Amino acid sequence: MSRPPEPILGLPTEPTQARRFGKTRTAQSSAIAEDYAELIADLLASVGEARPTDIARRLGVSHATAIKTVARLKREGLATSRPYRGVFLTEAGEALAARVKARHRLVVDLLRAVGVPAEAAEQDAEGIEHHVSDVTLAAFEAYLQR
Amino acid sequence: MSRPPEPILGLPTEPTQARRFGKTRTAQSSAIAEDYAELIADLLASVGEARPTDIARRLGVSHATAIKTVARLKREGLATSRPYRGVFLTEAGEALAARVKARHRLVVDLLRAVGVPAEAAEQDAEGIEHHVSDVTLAAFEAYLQR
DNA sequence: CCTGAAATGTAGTCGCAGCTACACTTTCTG
DNA sequence: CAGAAAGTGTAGCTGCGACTACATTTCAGG
Repeated sequence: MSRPPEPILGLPTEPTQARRFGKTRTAQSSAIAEDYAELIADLLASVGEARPTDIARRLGVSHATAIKTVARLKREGLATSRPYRGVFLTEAGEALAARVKARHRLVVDLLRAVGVPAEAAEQDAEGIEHHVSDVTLAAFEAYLQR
Repeated sequence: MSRPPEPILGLPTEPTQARRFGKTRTAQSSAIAEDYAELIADLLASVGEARPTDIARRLGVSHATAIKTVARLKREGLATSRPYRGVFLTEAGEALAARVKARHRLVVDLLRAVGVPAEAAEQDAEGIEHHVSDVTLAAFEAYLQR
């Protein structure tokens, strides 16, 4: 966000196969927000409420970490919660969760389609999904409907 | 690494479609190490030396950040460097770079094969590659040789 | 061979995701 | 309905990646 343009040019006269890294770094925090939104939506749908402890368990972190991250989501307008009552999603949060869920499915389906075992597909999709651009997502969709 | 087992069980009596997140989080730091190793190898191969400033430019970060991260790589036995001389890779570092490079190619090829435009494929692969397990990688390879 | 620009290194700050430890509600149960 | 167990929240610490600002070293031209 705060990192300005800075062309990122390759070495001047050298024919380096410049690959643009760049994003990836700041992407991490939004990846976590996505995971939380998705999980909270899941919990709300399946259990009717999303408690910090459940979130923590499912993500494999301490409950304190879960609570702090939920606080960040609240700050960012994605979630709401009141002390000792569960966590809920704002409209923005729900929208995010829906997008993430759809993307997740698509990524898993694509992986399966190219022969990745179910177990690995589910597992890897968790990490991969956060880095799939809209263009790539569209290509996945087209491929699956070939 | 320091996070112990902690079974990560789903809710006891609830039929939640438990998806294992878990790793992902600590994975981030090794993803960065991978990027650096790969880039340093690239620079060494194409320009003959890897200077902090070049690394920083290519990654889109400040030179201070690059230097600090290189320090971490040194701590982890992946790189070496002496003040004002460039950065080099240890054997472990080279091995890592080679693995990463190969994996990157495979991911890009797979993406292209399912119809992702070249530009997007290169770009997304950068983020995706760090989350592709060996099993998935093997599946990609098999698919490409269909 | 000397000097100034460019590169390199160092210090100190911030935000965030983790953790443990402790304090405080809620809720369950005897 | 009181006490214990479970859940929730707060405080304080760490590591890491990112930054800016400042200090130092190299090295190329004059």
